Amino acid sequence: MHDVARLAGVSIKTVSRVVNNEPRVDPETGARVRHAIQELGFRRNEQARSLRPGQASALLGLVTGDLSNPFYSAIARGIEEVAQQRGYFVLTASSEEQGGRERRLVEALLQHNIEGLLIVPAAGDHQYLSPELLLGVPAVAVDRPGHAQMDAVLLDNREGAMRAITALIRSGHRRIAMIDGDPSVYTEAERIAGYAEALRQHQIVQAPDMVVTGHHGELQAEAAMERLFGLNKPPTAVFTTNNRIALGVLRAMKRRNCWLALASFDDFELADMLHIPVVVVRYNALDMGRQAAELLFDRLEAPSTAARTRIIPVEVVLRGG
Amino acid sequence: MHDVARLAGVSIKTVSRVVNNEPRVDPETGARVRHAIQELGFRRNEQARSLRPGQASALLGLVTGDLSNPFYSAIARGIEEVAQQRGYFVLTASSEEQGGRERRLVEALLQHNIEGLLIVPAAGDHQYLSPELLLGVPAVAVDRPGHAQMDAVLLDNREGAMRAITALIRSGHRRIAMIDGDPSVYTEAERIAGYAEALRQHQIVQAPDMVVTGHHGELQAEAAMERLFGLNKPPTAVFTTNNRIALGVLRAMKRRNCWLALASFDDFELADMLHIPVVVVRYNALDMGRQAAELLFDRLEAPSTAARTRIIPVEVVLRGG
DNA sequence: CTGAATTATGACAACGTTGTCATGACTGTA
DNA sequence: TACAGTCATGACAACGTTGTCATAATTCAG
Repeated sequence: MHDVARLAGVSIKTVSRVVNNEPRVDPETGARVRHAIQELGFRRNEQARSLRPGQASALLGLVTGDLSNPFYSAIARGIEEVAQQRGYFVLTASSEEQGGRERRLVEALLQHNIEGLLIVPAAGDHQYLSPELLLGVPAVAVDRPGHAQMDAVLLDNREGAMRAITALIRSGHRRIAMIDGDPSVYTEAERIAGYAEALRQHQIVQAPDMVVTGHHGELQAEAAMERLFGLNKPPTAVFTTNNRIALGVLRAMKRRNCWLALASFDDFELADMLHIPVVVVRYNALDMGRQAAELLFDRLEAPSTAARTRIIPVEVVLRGG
Repeated sequence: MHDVARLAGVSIKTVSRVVNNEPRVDPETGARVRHAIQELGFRRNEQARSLRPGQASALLGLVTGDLSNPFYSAIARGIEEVAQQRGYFVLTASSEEQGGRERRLVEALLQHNIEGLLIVPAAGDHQYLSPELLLGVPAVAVDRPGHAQMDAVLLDNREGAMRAITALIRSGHRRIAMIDGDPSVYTEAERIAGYAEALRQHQIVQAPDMVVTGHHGELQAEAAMERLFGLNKPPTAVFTTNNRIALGVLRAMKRRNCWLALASFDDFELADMLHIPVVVVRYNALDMGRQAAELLFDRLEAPSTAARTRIIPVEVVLRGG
């Protein structure tokens, strides 16, 4: 800026005025300055700009579990889309679902002067996300609630699971097994509750061996399915609480060439290519990101309104068959 | 920092020394300062810090086509992983494959003082990525070459396509069709060339109607496959240049219940659940991101060495069947 | 005990911006 | 002609850091 000022023969303040399109600038001076800017390839330093008090940094922070997971990356994309529209950039970071790492990342993001934080909270305590500790930086929880005073965008997990199970029951299934992931994760717990609730509503007493819990990966899910096959009275249908588990289950079915009906939270590609009935709970993750970003921008404009929670609707669809 | 200094009864410079673990600080003073930092919840402002000359901003910029595409998000994750290890954050932005938008994003990223740029160049001219216009900010092209003096990380597209086609030929196929995407995209062009080269090497004269070109989405690919089915002498196998097209093709096969052998660049989930032979060209996109980030950090350390290109190997695997 | 080296600390400028205020040159009105 | 009002511009401080240099207190060698 200094160089531009010298080349145009004006003060840096005048250059600043031109850059910011402030009124009170002589057209001829303005042209001279713009020419100098072109000449030198000058670009305003946003970092220095946002150092001044009251100047926005135009940065948001995003912490997800793992950006390479398509669910998270869809959310990230939705957020980025809204942010970009408003001239904001997003600083992305992956917590790898570890509370400690998550917290360190949030700290570091705050040091970079982010105006707002979007976070998919890992399992664990999130009191540190209180307004005081965030130094007034507003935060929005995505997919899982953060803590009470925080805005949040959540899926209708329980309802989705209930509707999926109900669909299986309507097709005549009574022995419906469930293989779930880590029940300490909010979404898993909700989906598990939805499964139980649906059975209760239809007066189906679930045998305890129909539920295999705490299976994180695809391989573990495959093993769990094997166990179900080994039962005296195996199930006629399986509910999986997420698509990783569904894939493991499908693999087990393929190996035995023994196909049961499947219901799964999360859609997955090629589900419609299968020749068994596949009931799928699907939702718009991209939109989830968008809504989260919109909540955040709302809050930037009106910092002290009450915390809001938005529920993203889910849809139950029959694929395959 | 000012407040911390006052509370601890020292100058801001001493606080700065404590924060940066500089030697020359009395242990007792240090303790007092650290206590004050705790008390006030002080966090150093990275933005102000990197304003000083010679101080790194610890920011990288990343421009991809669309973060919600699993290929790009895997790359992003790989980059982020390496960046995080070194205490860097990544500013992510999606160009939506539009040259104009891409350029504006790069400009904006530069204004945010990024130390380095990673970019998946959209189709079009990339002379603007020259070192001069980037003001000395080093850049690495990922997946597609940027311009001559730029570091790049690329897939072995041609070789992968050739090996996939060769596998089909070895299983006895002679009438091998190809459905490709946008040939103006570097990767597509390379894969198309690989297809042609493999046929030539085996002295197979390709009938012109065996190639259907310029099909972007899944739906268009489905239509293209329909066309192939309608030929007098339809193919016995199909090569698709990316997995979106492969999905469209599978859908067309399912509709007609007429299954041909398939070879596809890009792996896809559930490929092994299909009952037809599926030859897949796969690679490690995560690692591609990692390598790109490593090239970038190398260059940050040694700015003026010659541009390097790394080729990520691909693997041809038989899935399904 | 003296002079030099070492140690702990602070004052100040600078990084690249922008807000505040001051200044001087015009313009318009009576 | 005089006076207020408008307009174009610049000087300067401040944002939160850190590098440079200065300074005073302490330690050490001879």
